[in-house]
Amino acid sequence: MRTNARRSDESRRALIAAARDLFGTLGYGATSTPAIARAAGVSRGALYHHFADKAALFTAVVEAEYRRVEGEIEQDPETISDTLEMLVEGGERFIAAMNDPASRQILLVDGPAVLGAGQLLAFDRQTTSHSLLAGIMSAQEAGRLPGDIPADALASMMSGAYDRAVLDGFGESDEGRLAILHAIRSLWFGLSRLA
Amino acid sequence: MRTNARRSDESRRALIAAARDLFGTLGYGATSTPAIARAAGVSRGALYHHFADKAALFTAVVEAEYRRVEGEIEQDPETISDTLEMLVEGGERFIAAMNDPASRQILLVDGPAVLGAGQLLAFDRQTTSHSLLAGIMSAQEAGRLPGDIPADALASMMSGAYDRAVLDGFGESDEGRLAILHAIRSLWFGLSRLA
DNA sequence: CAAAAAACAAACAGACTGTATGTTTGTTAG
DNA sequence: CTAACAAACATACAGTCTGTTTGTTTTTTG
Repeated sequence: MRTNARRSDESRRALIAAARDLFGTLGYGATSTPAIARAAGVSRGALYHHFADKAALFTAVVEAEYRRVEGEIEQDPETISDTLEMLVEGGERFIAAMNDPASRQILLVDGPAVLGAGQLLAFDRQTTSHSLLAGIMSAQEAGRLPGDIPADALASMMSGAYDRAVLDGFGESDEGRLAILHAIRSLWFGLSRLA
Repeated sequence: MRTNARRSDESRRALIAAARDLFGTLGYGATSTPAIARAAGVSRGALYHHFADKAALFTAVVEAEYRRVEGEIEQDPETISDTLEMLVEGGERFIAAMNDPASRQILLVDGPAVLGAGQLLAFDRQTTSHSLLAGIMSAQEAGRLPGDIPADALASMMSGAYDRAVLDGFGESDEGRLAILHAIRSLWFGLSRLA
């Protein structure tokens, strides 16, 4: 017995999974909707029944990927009390969560190009960037970061810094991760010296 | 009398100029080669005579744009002696040079997606990122930045931070620029406190 | 169980990319 | 100066892709 809702859900999942795989390895431009439908085991008609266009399917993939990264970062709630250490820890976890070429391709490379900066920013504000901004404001309240630095500007810059670090491949090797962690600690603790 | 070299050069320039305009406003994906050829006043045959494919033309545009930005940053050689102030000044100039939607679209949005991260990194290493890395190493030599921070990792992160700042629109308004400048100064001077 | 709706499949139209072929314009060797 | 050549361009074409339209099957509902 195949209920309609179930049938629909299965197709959507199969499409998103297949699309994530292809988008992640080939990139958005080099991935065709026939290839996605084939990989998902459905027809192109089904794809366009569930998603308005190729970009809408990509948006769904990005959304799922954002949730995955967020979940991986917020695993087993940290017991750290120091707001500054929480920022460092958050950065470290972000680097770890992005240790996947497909993730990087989808969220950091094609994401900004396919969705506008605005669209992507909306997701970002709900997930990773939101945590970062909240963390900065907490640290400012606690007097661990200078209160006169505009929190949104700092959050934007640090988020971009993390993105570039993983894009440049520093998250792939042990020494790379060590280097990045060192830089992250230095940036946050340096700022705290100005508080 | 139209020499061959001149004819060729004119067509290339017209194509690159038209492409820069269209790529910058519509984005890479939404810009077609017929539209570029039309805007340049040549045929599509000429386009494919001068460039291997659409991506190659885009590469030429990126290259020219990188040179433009670099030139704007390195205008009237600064007379600053302090290595740390030079880093701050460099960041400020980068933000100013990127105050152009077309530049942002080409270099920061479509660039990474169309050219691989590797290809774009090559240009970057020759221009903006190179200055940044050199500046960091100079500051480390002068004892103004902690010598134990991996310079390449820090350069990567700060470059990404600048990119994100302009992408998030902080360079467009006066208050935004002020916020970014404040954050830039804080980051660099914070680091210097650890030296 | 019949009618309606949802989920899907197939066929189609328009557009784009890259290539192959043809033509014009400039260059060079004799 | 001109015949042979090469470079620069223009046109025509083949294949593919995207999004839409039309048709079919499966589920739901009155």
